[in-house]
Amino acid sequence: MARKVGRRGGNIVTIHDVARHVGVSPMTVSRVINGEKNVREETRAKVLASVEALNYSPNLAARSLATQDAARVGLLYSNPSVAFLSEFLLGILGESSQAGTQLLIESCDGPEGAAAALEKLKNNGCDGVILSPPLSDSTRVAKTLQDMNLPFVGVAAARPATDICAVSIDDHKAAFAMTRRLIELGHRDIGFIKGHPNAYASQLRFDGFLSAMAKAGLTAEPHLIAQGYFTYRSGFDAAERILSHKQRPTAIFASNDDMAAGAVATAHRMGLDVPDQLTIVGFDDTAMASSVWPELTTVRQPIADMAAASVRLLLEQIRSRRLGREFEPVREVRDFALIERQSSTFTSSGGAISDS
Amino acid sequence: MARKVGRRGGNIVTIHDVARHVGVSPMTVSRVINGEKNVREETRAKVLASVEALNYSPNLAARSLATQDAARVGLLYSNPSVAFLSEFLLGILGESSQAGTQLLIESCDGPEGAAAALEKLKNNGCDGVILSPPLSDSTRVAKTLQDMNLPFVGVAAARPATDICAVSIDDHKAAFAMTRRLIELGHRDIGFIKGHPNAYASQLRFDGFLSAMAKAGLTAEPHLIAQGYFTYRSGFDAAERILSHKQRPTAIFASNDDMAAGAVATAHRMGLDVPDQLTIVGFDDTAMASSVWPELTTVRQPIADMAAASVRLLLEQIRSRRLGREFEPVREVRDFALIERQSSTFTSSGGAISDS
DNA sequence: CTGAAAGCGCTTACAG
DNA sequence: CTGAAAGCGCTTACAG
Repeated sequence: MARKVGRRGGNIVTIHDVARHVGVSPMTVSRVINGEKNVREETRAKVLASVEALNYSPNLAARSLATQDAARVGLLYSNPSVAFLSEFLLGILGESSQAGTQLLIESCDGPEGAAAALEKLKNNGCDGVILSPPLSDSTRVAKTLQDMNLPFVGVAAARPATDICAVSIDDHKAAFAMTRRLIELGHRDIGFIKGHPNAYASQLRFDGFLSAMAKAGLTAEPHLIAQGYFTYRSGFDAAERILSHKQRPTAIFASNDDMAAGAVATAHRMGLDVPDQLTIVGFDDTAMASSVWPELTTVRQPIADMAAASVRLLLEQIRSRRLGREFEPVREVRDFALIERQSSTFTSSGGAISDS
Repeated sequence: MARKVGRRGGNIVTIHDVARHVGVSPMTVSRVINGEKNVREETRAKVLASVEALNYSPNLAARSLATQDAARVGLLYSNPSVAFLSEFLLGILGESSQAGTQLLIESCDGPEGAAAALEKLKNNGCDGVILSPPLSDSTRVAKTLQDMNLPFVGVAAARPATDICAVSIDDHKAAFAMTRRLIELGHRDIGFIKGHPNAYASQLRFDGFLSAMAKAGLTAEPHLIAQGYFTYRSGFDAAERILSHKQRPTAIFASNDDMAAGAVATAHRMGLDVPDQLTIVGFDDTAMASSVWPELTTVRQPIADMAAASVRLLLEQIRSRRLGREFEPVREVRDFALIERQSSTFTSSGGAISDS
């Protein structure tokens, strides 16, 4: 095998080794690797075969040094919801390691503390920033970044701002779909636990619920709707209020998994079986959803996917800027998924059983 | 400001800019940046001032290209316990972005599927691998890596293998400390929920519990000990068995947080208040511990810290190998912490109240 | 204590 | 369709 011993003694296959092996210039190998057109098909095949044979993989450091697009991407997160974070990081890592992008992470305490963290990222040479929720939804943070003249992309931003890049799901549509599913399962009296009022997604989810109910000709009873704050405890309390009324619902839709888990605890405490006597569903599909028993039926956001997309978007944005081009803000909307687990079932209670 | 416009039009401050600004050679700047000795104190100060003034930060791509130690580090994980994973990734990222290390991630289904994933990592040019649990505890995976001649470091490996690098806490000592704390709180009848039998940590935690009980002159009653499998449900069931006996314990120590949360659910279902009538503590301090209500008293592993340490260890190992040097396997043991939250309190039940 | 030269592995820009 | 030259920003190895 054509191998070279680096100054320090490591063994690395370089583009020159491949070139020599095939009998072409390094330039041609480079072209093949980067999928450029102007290469004869035959040559391309030979190069590809050599790459395979020598187990060559390009040195990303050298490439980014040469292309000058060694983008440094900053990640800013706050309220480390670990469940979200790990998927988020996985997505970011997968994409950026492939692109040879350097990553810098910073955390802050909500939108208020963001400015200092962003300053730090910029001083460390970041070319752009990726924002996790709830930062991605903050107009204040967006403003700060615009003032700093730093490109950025928000992940899972619920609030639709037209002038910034974001990757999200349609929270309204997702809540609508989950509610419709409950109705399909025969539920008519459905309780709802709202999310924290300061999150825009809370509103969208509630609206989605309301729309689906209305569309099915059902009324969302005020006493079956309770305010929550995205915490387990708030779900626990909210469920207690909802279930304390004489006319109990057959299902409760909580705006996130932690609250749904809290609601399950309340049900158990009241001696209600989930899902036989009460269906409970959540939103987000965090670790909580599948650690609790029964496991939660919920809505899943493809977070890793969204995070990966955000890296691509940001990189494009940085590249455009370097080339002095305009960059049109893009808003990508990804598909959510309904995950049916053990906390939901057909209603078996009296009253109107579904036949729709 | 001395700025240079790259071929592509980006603005970057280089080592040459700093050199020119100070009036020395780039070489001297390089020396200062890398903290080398042979630089006059005065020169050093001037360079540092310039670095600050020009907001210079070295181009990691160029550096790793020049030093030839552009290590590619592979991360292998399985059973994505998201709670663990996010902290783990955060630690890895923080350390490796600072070192300019390239990261590749791969996942697999337990030790059985590891070989294929490792092969893939190696083919992608990884110089070494970091293993998350339970992979870090698998002799099989260790064997595979040794056969592949790839350096690696295991994170949170419970099994003490002398010939491999690992960063862990002392599970035995941690369980001992938690048990002692319960005894300090006046508990005498303490139940224990064991972890999955196939995890070595389960055994260490149980042993730690037993040691502490014995040392305090207390007996670990067989009917107060139940087998669990690290799942919420298994904790739920185990607690039910433990609490079904006439002589109830005043505290239950579960070998992880998910099981502790399950035990809390059982207690609630049986109408027992936590912690007033029953103290329940966990282990790991995952997201579950602080999402559940009451929040769980538990043992915390400094996972991000351990992960960062594993990157450093691996990098050292890779470097030694490149220099043709021997590398002594290192086993780092980090400190755990007892996190006291709302699920534990002094015992108020009859019987022996502590005065120790 | 400091510097001039060469090289890391790749790509851009220019020729042919 | 292919290649020779120069350069990306930094460091190593050698001189002084």
